[in-house]
Amino acid sequence: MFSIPNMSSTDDLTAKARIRDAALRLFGSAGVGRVSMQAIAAQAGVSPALIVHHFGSKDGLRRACDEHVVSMARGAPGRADAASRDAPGLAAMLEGAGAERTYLARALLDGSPAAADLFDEIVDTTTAWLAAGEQEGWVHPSEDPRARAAIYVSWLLAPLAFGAHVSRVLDDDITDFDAILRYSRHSVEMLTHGLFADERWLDAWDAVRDHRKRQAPR
Amino acid sequence: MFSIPNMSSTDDLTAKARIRDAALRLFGSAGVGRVSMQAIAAQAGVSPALIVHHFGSKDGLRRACDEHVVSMARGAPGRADAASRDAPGLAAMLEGAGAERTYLARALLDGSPAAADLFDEIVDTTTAWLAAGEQEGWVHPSEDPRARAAIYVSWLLAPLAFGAHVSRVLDDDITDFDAILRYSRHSVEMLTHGLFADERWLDAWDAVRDHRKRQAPR
DNA sequence: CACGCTACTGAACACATGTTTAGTATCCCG
DNA sequence: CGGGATACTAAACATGTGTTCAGTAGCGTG
Repeated sequence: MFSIPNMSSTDDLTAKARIRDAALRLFGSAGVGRVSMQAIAAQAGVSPALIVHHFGSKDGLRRACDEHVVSMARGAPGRADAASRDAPGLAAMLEGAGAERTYLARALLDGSPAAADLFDEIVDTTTAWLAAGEQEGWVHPSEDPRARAAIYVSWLLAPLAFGAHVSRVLDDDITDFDAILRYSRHSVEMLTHGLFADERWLDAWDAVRDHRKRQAPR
Repeated sequence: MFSIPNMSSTDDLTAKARIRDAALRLFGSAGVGRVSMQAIAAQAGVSPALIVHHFGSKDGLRRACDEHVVSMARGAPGRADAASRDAPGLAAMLEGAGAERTYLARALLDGSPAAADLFDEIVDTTTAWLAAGEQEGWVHPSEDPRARAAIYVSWLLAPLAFGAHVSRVLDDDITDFDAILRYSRHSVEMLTHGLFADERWLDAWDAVRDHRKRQAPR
Protein backbone atom coordinates (compact mmCIF):
# COMPACT_ATOMS: atom_id res chain seq x y z
CA MET A 1 0.00 0.00 0.00
CA PHE A 2 2.56 2.50 1.13
CA SER A 3 5.86 2.45 -0.69
CA ILE A 4 8.38 4.97 0.48
CA PRO A 5 11.45 4.76 -1.71
CA ASN A 6 13.74 7.08 0.14
CA MET A 7 13.09 9.12 3.25
CA SER A 8 16.65 10.13 4.02
CA SER A 9 17.13 13.77 4.84
CA THR A 10 19.66 14.59 2.15
CA ASP A 11 17.97 13.53 -1.07
CA ASP A 12 16.02 16.74 -1.18
CA LEU A 13 14.88 17.96 -4.51
CA THR A 14 12.16 15.49 -5.27
CA ALA A 15 8.69 16.95 -5.30
CA LYS A 16 7.73 14.91 -2.30
CA ALA A 17 10.52 16.42 -0.24
CA ARG A 18 9.66 19.87 -1.50
CA ILE A 19 6.09 19.40 -0.37
CA ARG A 20 7.21 18.21 3.03
CA ASP A 21 9.53 21.15 3.45
CA ALA A 22 6.93 23.66 2.36
CA ALA A 23 4.42 22.14 4.74
CA LEU A 24 6.94 22.20 7.55
CA ARG A 25 7.60 25.87 7.01
CA LEU A 26 3.95 26.88 6.72
CA PHE A 27 2.72 24.62 9.50
CA GLY A 28 5.49 25.89 11.71
CA SER A 29 4.79 29.53 11.26
CA ALA A 30 1.00 29.49 11.20
CA GLY A 31 -0.16 26.21 12.70
CA VAL A 32 -1.61 23.25 10.86
CA GLY A 33 -5.18 24.42 11.04
CA ARG A 34 -4.49 27.73 9.40
CA VAL A 35 -2.63 26.37 6.39
CA SER A 36 -4.50 25.02 3.39
CA MET A 37 -3.46 22.32 0.98
CA GLN A 38 -3.52 24.85 -1.82
CA ALA A 39 -1.14 27.12 0.05
CA ILE A 40 1.29 24.25 0.54
CA ALA A 41 0.92 23.19 -3.07
CA ALA A 42 1.60 26.72 -4.27
CA GLN A 43 4.65 27.06 -2.04
CA ALA A 44 6.03 23.76 -3.30
CA GLY A 45 5.14 24.49 -6.90
CA VAL A 46 2.86 21.52 -7.37
CA SER A 47 -0.83 20.79 -7.59
CA PRO A 48 -2.89 20.05 -4.48
CA ALA A 49 -3.73 16.65 -5.85
CA LEU A 50 -0.10 15.64 -5.79
CA ILE A 51 0.01 16.15 -2.06
CA VAL A 52 -2.70 13.62 -1.41
CA HIS A 53 -1.12 11.35 -4.00
CA HIS A 54 2.05 11.29 -1.94
CA PHE A 55 0.74 11.61 1.59
CA GLY A 56 -2.81 10.32 1.42
CA SER A 57 -4.37 13.24 3.21
CA LYS A 58 -3.59 16.44 5.01
CA ASP A 59 -3.26 14.54 8.23
CA GLY A 60 -0.93 12.11 6.52
CA LEU A 61 1.23 15.03 5.50
CA ARG A 62 1.15 16.35 9.04
CA ARG A 63 2.28 12.98 10.36
CA ALA A 64 5.09 12.87 7.83
CA CYS A 65 6.18 16.33 8.95
CA ASP A 66 6.07 15.20 12.56
CA GLU A 67 8.30 12.26 11.89
CA HIS A 68 10.65 14.25 9.73
CA VAL A 69 11.18 17.01 12.25
CA VAL A 70 11.51 14.49 15.05
CA SER A 71 14.14 12.53 13.17
CA MET A 72 15.88 15.83 12.46
CA ALA A 73 15.91 16.57 16.16
CA ARG A 74 17.18 13.13 16.91
CA GLY A 75 19.98 13.79 14.46
CA ALA A 76 22.91 11.46 14.15
CA PRO A 77 22.46 8.98 16.99
CA GLY A 78 24.61 8.67 20.05
CA ARG A 79 27.35 11.18 19.57
CA ALA A 80 27.82 13.60 22.45
CA ASP A 81 30.26 16.46 22.66
CA ALA A 82 31.41 18.99 25.19
CA ALA A 83 29.74 22.18 24.02
CA SER A 84 26.32 20.59 23.84
CA ARG A 85 26.15 17.10 25.12
CA ASP A 86 22.78 16.56 23.49
CA ALA A 87 22.34 14.97 20.16
CA PRO A 88 23.79 17.40 17.65
CA GLY A 89 20.49 17.32 15.79
CA LEU A 90 18.66 18.79 18.73
CA ALA A 91 21.37 21.35 19.29
CA ALA A 92 21.12 22.43 15.67
CA MET A 93 17.38 22.61 16.04
CA LEU A 94 17.58 24.79 19.14
CA GLU A 95 19.97 27.13 17.40
CA GLY A 96 18.71 26.83 13.88
CA ALA A 97 16.07 28.31 11.67
CA GLY A 98 12.70 29.30 13.02
CA ALA A 99 10.25 27.20 11.08
CA GLU A 100 11.23 23.77 12.35
CA ARG A 101 11.64 25.13 15.83
CA THR A 102 8.13 26.39 16.11
CA TYR A 103 6.86 23.35 14.27
CA LEU A 104 8.33 21.14 16.95
CA ALA A 105 6.94 23.34 19.68
CA ARG A 106 3.50 23.15 18.10
CA ALA A 107 3.79 19.40 17.69
CA LEU A 108 4.55 19.10 21.40
CA LEU A 109 1.61 21.35 22.26
CA ASP A 110 -0.71 19.40 19.98
CA GLY A 111 0.32 16.20 21.68
CA SER A 112 1.69 14.58 18.56
CA PRO A 113 2.74 11.02 19.42
CA ALA A 114 6.02 11.31 17.55
CA ALA A 115 6.89 14.48 19.43
CA ALA A 116 5.91 12.90 22.72
CA ASP A 117 8.19 9.97 22.00
CA LEU A 118 10.99 12.38 21.26
CA PHE A 119 10.41 14.15 24.55
CA ASP A 120 10.55 10.87 26.43
CA GLU A 121 13.75 9.92 24.68
CA ILE A 122 15.39 13.18 25.58
CA VAL A 123 14.37 12.71 29.19
CA ASP A 124 15.83 9.21 29.15
CA THR A 125 19.09 10.39 27.67
CA THR A 126 19.28 13.26 30.11
CA THR A 127 18.53 11.04 33.07
CA ALA A 128 21.35 8.72 32.11
CA TRP A 129 23.69 11.62 31.50
CA LEU A 130 22.91 13.17 34.87
CA ALA A 131 23.24 9.81 36.61
CA ALA A 132 26.70 9.43 35.16
CA GLY A 133 27.52 12.95 36.26
CA GLU A 134 26.25 12.21 39.72
CA GLN A 135 28.45 9.18 39.94
CA GLU A 136 31.42 11.13 38.68
CA GLY A 137 30.73 13.87 41.15
CA TRP A 138 29.96 16.79 38.86
CA VAL A 139 26.19 16.67 39.34
CA HIS A 140 24.49 17.25 42.65
CA PRO A 141 22.60 14.22 43.88
CA SER A 142 18.84 14.30 43.65
CA GLU A 143 15.99 12.64 45.49
CA ASP A 144 14.15 12.02 42.24
CA PRO A 145 16.62 12.04 39.35
CA ARG A 146 14.06 11.38 36.67
CA ALA A 147 11.83 14.22 37.79
CA ARG A 148 14.78 16.55 37.87
CA ALA A 149 15.78 15.42 34.40
CA ALA A 150 12.28 16.03 33.10
CA ILE A 151 12.31 19.57 34.43
CA TYR A 152 15.75 20.18 33.07
CA VAL A 153 14.53 19.04 29.66
CA SER A 154 11.58 21.38 29.84
CA TRP A 155 14.03 24.20 30.48
CA LEU A 156 16.25 22.97 27.71
CA LEU A 157 13.36 23.09 25.28
CA ALA A 158 12.01 26.41 26.50
CA PRO A 159 13.58 28.33 23.62
CA LEU A 160 11.54 26.23 21.22
CA ALA A 161 8.41 27.80 22.57
CA PHE A 162 9.56 31.17 23.85
CA GLY A 163 12.77 31.81 21.95
CA ALA A 164 11.16 34.49 19.86
CA HIS A 165 10.05 36.38 22.95
CA VAL A 166 13.35 36.04 24.74
CA SER A 167 15.25 37.30 21.76
CA ARG A 168 12.79 40.14 21.31
CA VAL A 169 13.29 41.18 24.92
CA LEU A 170 17.04 41.00 24.49
CA ASP A 171 16.78 42.77 21.15
CA ASP A 172 18.79 39.99 19.56
CA ASP A 173 18.45 37.91 16.47
CA ILE A 174 17.40 34.35 17.24
CA THR A 175 19.29 32.97 14.31
CA ASP A 176 22.50 34.68 15.31
CA PHE A 177 24.94 32.21 16.76
CA ASP A 178 26.54 34.74 19.08
CA ALA A 179 23.16 35.55 20.55
CA ILE A 180 22.55 31.87 21.18
CA LEU A 181 25.93 31.67 22.82
CA ARG A 182 25.17 34.58 25.10
CA TYR A 183 21.82 33.02 25.87
CA SER A 184 23.33 29.72 26.88
CA ARG A 185 25.89 31.49 29.06
CA HIS A 186 23.27 32.61 31.52
CA SER A 187 21.69 29.19 31.51
CA VAL A 188 24.96 27.43 32.27
CA GLU A 189 25.70 29.97 34.96
CA MET A 190 22.38 29.46 36.69
CA LEU A 191 22.75 25.71 36.42
CA THR A 192 26.24 25.89 37.91
CA HIS A 193 26.04 28.43 40.70
CA GLY A 194 22.30 28.66 41.00
CA LEU A 195 20.30 31.82 40.81
CA PHE A 196 19.77 32.34 44.49
CA ALA A 197 22.60 33.04 46.89
CA ASP A 198 20.97 31.62 49.99
CA GLU A 199 18.36 29.05 50.87
CA ARG A 200 15.43 31.29 51.62
CA TRP A 201 13.31 30.02 48.76
CA LEU A 202 14.02 26.42 49.60
CA ASP A 203 12.96 27.22 53.15
CA ALA A 204 9.88 28.97 51.82
CA TRP A 205 9.05 25.86 49.83
CA ASP A 206 9.44 23.71 52.94
CA ALA A 207 7.11 26.02 54.76
CA VAL A 208 4.49 25.64 52.07
CA ARG A 209 4.83 21.88 52.14
CA ASP A 210 4.53 21.72 55.91
CA HIS A 211 1.56 24.00 55.86
CA ARG A 212 -0.03 21.85 53.20
CA LYS A 213 0.72 18.67 55.10
CA ARG A 214 -0.78 19.97 58.26
CA GLN A 215 -3.84 21.33 56.52
CA ALA A 216 -4.63 18.28 54.39
CA PRO A 217 -3.03 15.27 56.04
CA ARG A 218 -4.65 13.06 53.39
CA MET B 1 -18.11 52.08 18.54
CA PHE B 2 -17.21 49.44 21.05
CA SER B 3 -19.22 49.45 24.23
CA ILE B 4 -18.15 46.86 26.71
CA PRO B 5 -20.47 47.01 29.68
CA ASN B 6 -18.65 44.69 32.04
CA MET B 7 -15.56 42.65 31.36
CA SER B 8 -14.77 41.70 34.92
CA SER B 9 -13.91 38.07 35.42
CA THR B 10 -16.58 37.23 37.95
CA ASP B 11 -19.80 38.28 36.24
CA ASP B 12 -19.79 35.11 34.20
CA LEU B 13 -23.10 33.77 33.07
CA THR B 14 -23.95 36.18 30.27
CA ALA B 15 -23.95 34.63 26.83
CA LYS B 16 -21.00 36.73 25.79
CA ALA B 17 -18.90 35.36 28.63
CA ARG B 18 -20.08 31.84 27.88
CA ILE B 19 -18.97 32.23 24.29
CA ARG B 20 -15.60 33.54 25.37
CA ASP B 21 -15.08 30.67 27.78
CA ALA B 22 -16.11 28.06 25.25
CA ALA B 23 -13.77 29.57 22.69
CA LEU B 24 -10.97 29.65 25.21
CA ARG B 25 -11.42 26.00 25.97
CA LEU B 26 -11.67 24.88 22.37
CA PHE B 27 -8.96 27.18 21.06
CA GLY B 28 -6.72 26.06 23.86
CA SER B 29 -7.06 22.38 23.28
CA ALA B 30 -7.11 22.31 19.49
CA GLY B 31 -5.71 25.59 18.22
CA VAL B 32 -7.64 28.45 16.70
CA GLY B 33 -7.42 27.17 13.15
CA ARG B 34 -8.99 23.85 13.95
CA VAL B 35 -12.02 25.19 15.77
CA SER B 36 -15.07 26.38 13.88
CA MET B 37 -17.55 29.05 14.83
CA GLN B 38 -20.28 26.44 14.85
CA ALA B 39 -18.35 24.31 17.30
CA ILE B 40 -17.94 27.25 19.64
CA ALA B 41 -21.57 28.20 19.25
CA ALA B 42 -22.67 24.68 20.03
CA GLN B 43 -20.44 24.48 23.09
CA ALA B 44 -21.78 27.79 24.36
CA GLY B 45 -25.36 26.93 23.52
CA VAL B 46 -25.93 29.83 21.17
CA SER B 47 -26.18 30.44 17.45
CA PRO B 48 -23.08 31.20 15.38
CA ALA B 49 -24.57 34.55 14.44
CA LEU B 50 -24.50 35.67 18.02
CA ILE B 51 -20.76 35.26 18.14
CA VAL B 52 -20.19 37.71 15.35
CA HIS B 53 -22.83 39.96 16.88
CA HIS B 54 -20.76 40.18 20.04
CA PHE B 55 -17.22 39.91 18.72
CA GLY B 56 -17.43 41.08 15.14
CA SER B 57 -15.57 38.16 13.66
CA LYS B 58 -13.69 35.03 14.55
CA ASP B 59 -10.51 37.03 14.81
CA GLY B 60 -12.27 39.49 17.06
CA LEU B 61 -13.22 36.61 19.31
CA ARG B 62 -9.66 35.39 19.26
CA ARG B 63 -8.43 38.81 20.30
CA ALA B 64 -10.97 38.94 23.10
CA CYS B 65 -9.73 35.56 24.29
CA ASP B 66 -6.15 36.79 24.15
CA GLU B 67 -6.92 39.76 26.29
CA HIS B 68 -9.02 37.78 28.70
CA VAL B 69 -6.43 35.12 29.30
CA VAL B 70 -3.71 37.71 29.56
CA SER B 71 -5.65 39.71 32.11
CA MET B 72 -6.26 36.45 33.95
CA ALA B 73 -2.55 35.81 34.04
CA ARG B 74 -1.93 39.33 35.22
CA GLY B 75 -4.36 38.65 38.01
CA ALA B 76 -4.84 41.01 40.86
CA PRO B 77 -2.09 43.58 40.42
CA GLY B 78 0.93 44.05 42.63
CA ARG B 79 0.52 41.58 45.40
CA ALA B 80 3.47 39.28 45.92
CA ASP B 81 3.82 36.55 48.47
CA ALA B 82 6.44 34.14 49.67
CA ALA B 83 5.40 30.87 48.11
CA SER B 84 5.13 32.32 44.63
CA ARG B 85 6.36 35.83 44.31
CA ASP B 86 4.70 36.20 40.91
CA ALA B 87 1.34 37.72 40.45
CA PRO B 88 -1.09 35.25 41.95
CA GLY B 89 -2.92 35.18 38.63
CA LEU B 90 0.08 33.75 36.85
CA ALA B 91 0.68 31.29 39.63
CA ALA B 92 -2.89 30.09 39.41
CA MET B 93 -2.51 29.79 35.66
CA LEU B 94 0.65 27.74 35.95
CA GLU B 95 -1.02 25.41 38.39
CA GLY B 96 -4.53 25.55 37.13
CA ALA B 97 -6.70 23.94 34.54
CA GLY B 98 -5.35 22.89 31.19
CA ALA B 99 -7.32 24.88 28.67
CA GLU B 100 -6.14 28.38 29.57
CA ARG B 101 -2.62 27.14 30.03
CA THR B 102 -2.30 25.77 26.54
CA TYR B 103 -4.22 28.73 25.18
CA LEU B 104 -1.61 31.06 26.59
CA ALA B 105 1.17 28.89 25.26
CA ARG B 106 -0.41 28.94 21.83
CA ALA B 107 -0.92 32.68 21.99
CA LEU B 108 2.77 33.12 22.74
CA LEU B 109 3.70 30.81 19.87
CA ASP B 110 1.38 32.62 17.50
CA GLY B 111 2.98 35.90 18.44
CA SER B 112 -0.19 37.46 19.76
CA PRO B 113 0.56 41.08 20.70
CA ALA B 114 -1.31 40.82 23.99
CA ALA B 115 0.66 37.74 24.97
CA ALA B 116 3.92 39.38 23.94
CA ASP B 117 3.09 42.35 26.13
CA LEU B 118 2.43 40.01 29.01
CA PHE B 119 5.76 38.32 28.47
CA ASP B 120 7.53 41.65 28.53
CA GLU B 121 5.76 42.66 31.69
CA ILE B 122 6.75 39.46 33.43
CA VAL B 123 10.34 40.02 32.40
CA ASP B 124 10.19 43.56 33.75
CA THR B 125 8.73 42.43 37.05
CA THR B 126 11.26 39.64 37.33
CA THR B 127 14.14 41.94 36.51
CA ALA B 128 13.11 44.32 39.27
CA TRP B 129 12.58 41.46 41.68
CA LEU B 130 16.00 39.99 40.97
CA ALA B 131 17.63 43.40 41.20
CA ALA B 132 16.14 43.84 44.64
CA GLY B 133 17.35 40.39 45.58
CA GLU B 134 20.81 41.20 44.29
CA GLN B 135 20.90 44.30 46.42
CA GLU B 136 19.69 42.40 49.44
CA GLY B 137 22.23 39.70 48.84
CA TRP B 138 20.04 36.69 48.12
CA VAL B 139 20.54 36.73 44.37
CA HIS B 140 23.87 36.18 42.67
CA PRO B 141 25.04 39.21 40.70
CA SER B 142 24.81 39.01 36.95
CA GLU B 143 26.61 40.66 34.06
CA ASP B 144 23.35 41.09 32.18
CA PRO B 145 20.47 41.05 34.65
CA ARG B 146 17.79 41.56 32.07
CA ALA B 147 19.00 38.70 29.91
CA ARG B 148 19.13 36.46 32.93
CA ALA B 149 15.63 37.51 33.90
CA ALA B 150 14.36 36.75 30.41
CA ILE B 151 15.78 33.27 30.54
CA TYR B 152 14.44 32.72 34.01
CA VAL B 153 11.02 33.72 32.74
CA SER B 154 11.26 31.29 29.85
CA TRP B 155 11.98 28.57 32.41
CA LEU B 156 9.16 29.79 34.57
CA LEU B 157 6.75 29.51 31.69
CA ALA B 158 8.08 26.19 30.44
CA PRO B 159 5.25 24.22 32.07
CA LEU B 160 2.80 26.20 29.96
CA ALA B 161 4.20 24.57 26.87
CA PHE B 162 5.56 21.27 28.13
CA GLY B 163 3.68 20.68 31.34
CA ALA B 164 1.68 17.89 29.80
CA HIS B 165 4.82 16.06 28.76
CA VAL B 166 6.59 16.56 32.05
CA SER B 167 3.63 15.27 33.99
CA ARG B 168 3.27 12.33 31.61
CA VAL B 169 6.92 11.43 32.14
CA LEU B 170 6.47 11.71 35.88
CA ASP B 171 3.21 9.82 35.70
CA ASP B 172 1.53 12.60 37.61
CA ASP B 173 -1.62 14.57 37.22
CA ILE B 174 -0.98 18.11 36.06
CA THR B 175 -3.97 19.45 37.90
CA ASP B 176 -2.91 17.87 41.16
CA PHE B 177 -1.55 20.45 43.52
CA ASP B 178 0.84 18.05 45.21
CA ALA B 179 2.37 17.20 41.86
CA ILE B 180 2.88 20.87 41.13
CA LEU B 181 4.50 21.21 44.51
CA ARG B 182 6.87 18.38 43.83
CA TYR B 183 7.61 19.85 40.45
CA SER B 184 8.51 23.21 41.86
CA ARG B 185 10.72 21.59 44.48
CA HIS B 186 13.22 20.47 41.90
CA SER B 187 13.11 23.83 40.21
CA VAL B 188 13.81 25.71 43.43
CA GLU B 189 16.57 23.29 44.25
CA MET B 190 18.29 23.74 40.92
CA LEU B 191 17.90 27.48 41.20
CA THR B 192 19.38 27.47 44.68
CA HIS B 193 22.25 25.02 44.57
CA GLY B 194 22.58 24.67 40.84
CA LEU B 195 22.49 21.45 38.93
CA PHE B 196 26.21 21.00 38.44
CA ALA B 197 28.61 20.49 41.31
CA ASP B 198 31.68 21.94 39.64
CA GLU B 199 32.47 24.47 36.95
CA ARG B 200 33.30 22.16 34.08
CA TRP B 201 30.40 23.26 31.93
CA LEU B 202 31.13 26.90 32.53
CA ASP B 203 34.70 26.18 31.50
CA ALA B 204 33.45 24.30 28.48
CA TRP B 205 31.37 27.33 27.55
CA ASP B 206 34.40 29.58 27.89
CA ALA B 207 36.32 27.24 25.61
CA VAL B 208 33.62 27.45 22.99
CA ARG B 209 33.57 31.23 23.22
CA ASP B 210 37.36 31.49 22.92
CA HIS B 211 37.38 29.10 20.02
CA ARG B 212 34.65 31.10 18.36
CA LYS B 213 36.44 34.39 19.02
CA ARG B 214 39.67 33.12 17.53
CA GLN B 215 37.97 31.57 14.56
CA ALA B 216 35.71 34.48 13.65
CA PRO B 217 37.23 37.65 15.13
CA ARG B 218 34.46 39.58 13.42
C1' DC C 1 -48.31 52.61 24.99
C1' DA C 2 -44.77 53.54 21.68
C1' DC C 3 -40.08 53.79 20.90
C1' DG C 4 -35.55 52.52 20.31
C1' DC C 5 -32.07 49.41 21.56
C1' DT C 6 -29.95 45.23 22.50
C1' DA C 7 -29.83 40.07 22.57
C1' DC C 8 -30.64 36.61 19.82
C1' DT C 9 -32.07 33.15 15.95
C1' DG C 10 -32.84 30.51 11.32
C1' DA C 11 -31.83 30.50 6.94
C1' DA C 12 -29.17 31.70 3.24
C1' DC C 13 -24.78 33.01 0.97
C1' DA C 14 -20.39 33.14 -1.09
C1' DC C 15 -16.40 31.02 -0.81
C1' DA C 16 -12.47 28.05 0.69
C1' DT C 17 -11.69 23.68 2.16
C1' DG C 18 -9.85 18.65 1.58
C1' DT C 19 -10.54 15.14 -1.56
C1' DT C 20 -11.86 12.52 -5.93
C1' DT C 21 -11.79 11.44 -10.57
C1' DA C 22 -10.21 10.96 -15.03
C1' DG C 23 -6.67 11.58 -17.69
C1' DT C 24 -1.72 12.67 -19.59
C1' DA C 25 3.30 12.39 -19.62
C1' DT C 26 7.26 9.82 -18.31
C1' DC C 27 10.07 6.28 -17.10
C1' DC C 28 11.46 1.42 -16.22
C1' DC C 29 11.57 -3.28 -17.27
C1' DG C 30 10.45 -7.24 -20.36
C1' DC D 1 8.52 -1.74 -29.17
C1' DG D 2 4.90 -2.75 -25.79
C1' DG D 3 2.99 -2.37 -21.18
C1' DG D 4 2.51 -1.41 -16.67
C1' DA D 5 3.87 1.19 -13.14
C1' DT D 6 4.60 5.96 -11.24
C1' DA D 7 4.54 11.23 -11.10
C1' DC D 8 1.73 14.60 -11.95
C1' DT D 9 -2.27 17.86 -13.40
C1' DA D 10 -6.91 20.13 -14.39
C1' DA D 11 -11.31 20.17 -13.25
C1' DA D 12 -15.08 18.90 -10.64
C1' DC D 13 -17.17 17.78 -6.10
C1' DA D 14 -19.20 17.73 -1.68
C1' DT D 15 -18.97 19.77 2.40
C1' DG D 16 -17.62 23.02 6.05
C1' DT D 17 -16.40 27.62 6.56
C1' DG D 18 -17.06 32.51 8.31
C1' DT D 19 -20.29 35.90 7.62
C1' DT D 20 -24.68 38.38 6.26
C1' DC D 21 -29.53 39.28 6.33
C1' DA D 22 -34.01 39.82 7.81
C1' DG D 23 -36.61 39.36 11.48
C1' DT D 24 -38.43 38.29 16.47
C1' DA D 25 -38.54 38.70 21.53
C1' DG D 26 -37.68 41.28 25.43
C1' DC D 27 -36.51 45.16 28.16
C1' DG D 28 -35.91 49.73 29.82
C1' DT D 29 -37.01 54.79 28.88
C1' DG D 30 -39.62 58.84 27.29
